[in-house]
Amino acid sequence: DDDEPTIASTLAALPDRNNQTIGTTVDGINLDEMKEFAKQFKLRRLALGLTQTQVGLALSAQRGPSYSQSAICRFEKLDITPKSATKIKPVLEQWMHDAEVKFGDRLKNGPTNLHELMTDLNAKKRKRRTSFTPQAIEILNDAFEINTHPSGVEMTALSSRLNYDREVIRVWFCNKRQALKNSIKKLKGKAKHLTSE
Amino acid sequence: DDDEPTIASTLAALPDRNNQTIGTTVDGINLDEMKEFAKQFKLRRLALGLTQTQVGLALSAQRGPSYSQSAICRFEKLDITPKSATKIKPVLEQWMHDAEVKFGDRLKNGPTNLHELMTDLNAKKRKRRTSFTPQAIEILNDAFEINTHPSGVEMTALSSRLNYDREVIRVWFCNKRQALKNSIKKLKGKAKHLTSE
DNA sequence: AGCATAAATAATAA
DNA sequence: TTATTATTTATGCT
Repeated sequence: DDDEPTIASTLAALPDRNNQTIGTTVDGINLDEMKEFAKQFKLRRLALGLTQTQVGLALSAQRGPSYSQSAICRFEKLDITPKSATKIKPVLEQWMHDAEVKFGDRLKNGPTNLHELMTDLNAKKRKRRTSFTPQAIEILNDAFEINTHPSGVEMTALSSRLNYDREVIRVWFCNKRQALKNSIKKLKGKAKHLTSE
Repeated sequence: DDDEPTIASTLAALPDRNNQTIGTTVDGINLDEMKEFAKQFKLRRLALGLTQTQVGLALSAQRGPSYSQSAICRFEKLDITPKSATKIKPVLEQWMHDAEVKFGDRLKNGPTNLHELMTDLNAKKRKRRTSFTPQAIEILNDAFEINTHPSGVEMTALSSRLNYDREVIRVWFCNKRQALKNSIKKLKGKAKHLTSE
């Protein structure tokens, strides 16, 4: 049954507990305790310098149950049922413990030892920021005006015409849609402001 | 000179130190210590659930030096010169301390206090009005008579000679020029008035 | 050192 | 789970 309420929603629906962390229990599961664990898990993950994606990959690389980036995300936000959380928690707890024992020195020493963690995980460096030529920008803008969601084929065509990586083109459209959305939001904000005066 | 190497690049160029955190020093600045601070700063920021953007906004809303999201980003990555880092560090340190004292309970209680944080940390306090000694006024007036637009170097010299903040000196000149302009305008107004009658 | 925005990460939809 | 959007971080410019 997936219509059960999530931990987050259950806790949110509670009357104001005046910032107390008390033992809210559902089906014998202590939600406040789970919340605290989720928070600490995230902090420990960040202290190790790991992303949700990396933890997900690491989990799926070992035997036993594995979870995706999205699953980690939902766990950290407690956007899951108490039952589900109870199943996931020990897996994460064990994995985090092992990771800290092995790579805890990274806290002090930077990414030196990371090599061992997952050979390829740490290897990837951030892609260099692309700078588009004005001509390319113009063509991209024209294409965007015609269609904000070009198909794969169209993007491939643009990619080869402009001689940029296809992925770079894809991201350009993502960011462009974002920018458009933001500017619309800003305009609406202004309009509202004006009419309300 | 902005071609000086950054802390990150300096540390990276070092021969493998076998995971030791030793005191690498440049210009009397301990780079390893700075690295540790930057790492802890990030962790503390995340523990408070704040983004770089939020810290940047909070900083720019209080008096004293302020830094943008980009600056915070570069500091955390140590993508800055040792000298620059030394200037920024105390500002971040003080701010983080204040933030933790005030909003540390957020660590336990979730984002309840976020609004308070922004409101409170954003409350920019007005700088206390400076009062100049008669001696200082005299020296400033003399300088103004020679040059109404002193260069940066000259203002710095005045600042250290008179022992006032450089910014205070800069503002004094701004205000003085304004006063001069006003008095000229007033004189002209009178003159016009007289001739037209 | 800050703006604009590309790229990476987290969150949500499908 | 995978695909996409939303948010945050990082970086090329000046």
